[in-house]
Amino acid sequence: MNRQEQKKKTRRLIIDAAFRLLDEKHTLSTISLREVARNAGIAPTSFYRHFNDIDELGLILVDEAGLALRQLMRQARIEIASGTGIINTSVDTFMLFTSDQSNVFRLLLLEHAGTSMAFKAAVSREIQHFIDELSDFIRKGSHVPAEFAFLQADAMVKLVFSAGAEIMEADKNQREMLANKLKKQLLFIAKGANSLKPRT
Amino acid sequence: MNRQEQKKKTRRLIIDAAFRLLDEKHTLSTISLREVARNAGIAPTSFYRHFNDIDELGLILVDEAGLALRQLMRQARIEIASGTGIINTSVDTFMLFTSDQSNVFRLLLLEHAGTSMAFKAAVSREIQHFIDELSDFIRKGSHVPAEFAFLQADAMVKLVFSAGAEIMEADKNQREMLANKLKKQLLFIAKGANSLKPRT
DNA sequence: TTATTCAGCTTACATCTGTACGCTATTTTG
DNA sequence: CAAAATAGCGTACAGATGTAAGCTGAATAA
Repeated sequence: MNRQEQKKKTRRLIIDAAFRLLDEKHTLSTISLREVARNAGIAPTSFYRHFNDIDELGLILVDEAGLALRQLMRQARIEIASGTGIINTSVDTFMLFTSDQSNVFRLLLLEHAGTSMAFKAAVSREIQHFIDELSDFIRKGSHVPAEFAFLQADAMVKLVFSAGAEIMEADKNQREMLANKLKKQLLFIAKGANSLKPRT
Repeated sequence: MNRQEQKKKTRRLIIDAAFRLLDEKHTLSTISLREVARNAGIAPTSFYRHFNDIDELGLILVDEAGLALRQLMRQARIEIASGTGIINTSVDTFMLFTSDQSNVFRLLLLEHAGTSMAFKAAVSREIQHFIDELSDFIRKGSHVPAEFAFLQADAMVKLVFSAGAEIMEADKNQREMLANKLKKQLLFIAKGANSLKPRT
């Protein structure tokens, strides 16, 4: 095997090990270099052949998590185009993400509120992408001013993430209730924004 | 001085020291018993004369933080009664709390998303109190069904907390912009809820 | 082929953590 | 008053952490 290939492979091992460690009890800040190395099957000091810091690894994890979310929401937009309501489809897609990739979503939640400025900023960027894309979608669909669509999208995304946090520790029945609650609340925002929108 | 009095006093010293340690870089889970003891001016082992765990201290901090917030919101309700709009007053009051007692609010934010189930549950209880009280207020003001008022209050509180998180790391100008954004978004919800409310 | 690079290893060290153990001095109880 | 209780202290230990130093063996370059 190539030397470069081998290095890429080990790098993957480390990243995957880190994701594996991010369960209910561990944050990016609480997993240790040694723990990651142990889980990846390498010596602690070998870690430095791939990353300068453990923080460098953290930023990569945030990026990958955000990417996963954005890909799923693109998928949601396709389904929206095929006829289902924007709110129902978005919420259902999001629900899928939170249960299907709970460790990945938890990472975003944790670091968004966490103590590392760098991680917080990275997650905020990902959420901002999320808001921007929804904002675009709203503007194209209902021809409101950009700033107005943004207000609406921003509120909606904040609510969705807030619900996502609750969903993480709910059982299946509660999840359905939470999803329904969220859909109604998003409808409030859509209705309210519509009734307050400036004349075009 | 009494022995009981002395103990109460030292207990206060410990709690205050812990609050002092909860700055931008420290969580309930990352402050150590030794650190708290050092800051309170006692020996590490003396800590156990007052608390079994450091988690026991954590729960007390969450309680005190929630109490501070609830007291402030009661004050807000008084001002609302004196004529100002509910949204503006609530938001302004909340802004005051986030800047005036930023360490206390940060504690709520951090532990709400944190990794300790016990702390998360404690903060969720506090937020639920917050929602319940706002829900009551809405129901009394506009005579909508309880479940409907709850949906509205829940969405509003979630948005407020979400904005609170953003506010924590904004300068004064940005804070004003964030407050204005939040007020508009809350208006969306109020309007939307109103236009969707069941016939009475 | 020979020389160089470099991924990964082992060993080592200083630092921090929680907490067990036993002592002292003061308050409280009888 | 004497005896018991207890807040607080100092010492000590086992474990975990990040990371520095130097070695090995295989892949690459010459």
